[in-house]
Amino acid sequence: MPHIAAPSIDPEWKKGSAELLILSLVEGAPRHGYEISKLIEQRSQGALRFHAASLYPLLYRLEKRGWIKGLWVEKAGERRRRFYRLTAEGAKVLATQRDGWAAFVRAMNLITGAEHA
Amino acid sequence: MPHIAAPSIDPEWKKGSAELLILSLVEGAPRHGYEISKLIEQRSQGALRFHAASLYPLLYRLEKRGWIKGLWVEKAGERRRRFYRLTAEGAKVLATQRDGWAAFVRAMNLITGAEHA
DNA sequence: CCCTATTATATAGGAGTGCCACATATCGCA
DNA sequence: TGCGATATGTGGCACTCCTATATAATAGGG
Repeated sequence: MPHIAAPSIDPEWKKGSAELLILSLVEGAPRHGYEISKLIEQRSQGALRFHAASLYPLLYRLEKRGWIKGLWVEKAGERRRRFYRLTAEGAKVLATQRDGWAAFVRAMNLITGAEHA
Repeated sequence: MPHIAAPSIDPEWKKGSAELLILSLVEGAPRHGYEISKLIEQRSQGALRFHAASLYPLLYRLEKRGWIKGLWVEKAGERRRRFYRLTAEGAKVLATQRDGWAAFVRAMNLITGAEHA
């Protein structure tokens, strides 16, 4: 069984991407930080990964901006978890960011896609 | 004629993208800094733009790493221009970065594309 | 019963990249 | 003479993510 090396993703490309990822993940259901971290890793098939030290401060920033809303949930005999859901304003921001991301990828492809002409 | 607002591209998304853009642009022909700056703007149809203060330091970094090689060209009665061409090592890095970029975009799409399932 | 892994959140300090402001210098046009 | 476009260069700042470290509860192995 041949070993195919996964293309390495430049850490700098991730700058700013966490915001869009988190907003996308809390869109469908309320989720807590650790869950978001694991979902990013799983759904990207290991290609993308954010450390806890990056995620939690970002969650506070997004909440401070009013894009997500956190709620502490404590169940007996369990560590407390903070579930975040997307706010109405967050939904608008998410739509805008999705458009912006698509535009960015298009622009990058126009230039890097090939030395056409 | 209706005015269509261009989707705004988050400044943070650009972090690290300049490297791949420059390597792509000097792939086909030797180019100088100002030309690269204009090409990025034109080929992306105005969506992407890098300031001189970002480009020149980056060109020095890329040259220092041996990925591009600069050459001063002075023509009588003209401001001197430094043309950069891609080195053999730079070509390898470019191929790697293109793969990495594609992987990154795929990963982002898997997560942000839709709250599937 | 201790040790470790996993789940779960939190913070201080540092690295890297692009931006703003500013500076220099030539050419063409009015 | 003034202005815009061409062309390169630098200091300091802002922002995001990472490393390292800390706390804390639960489950499982030895």
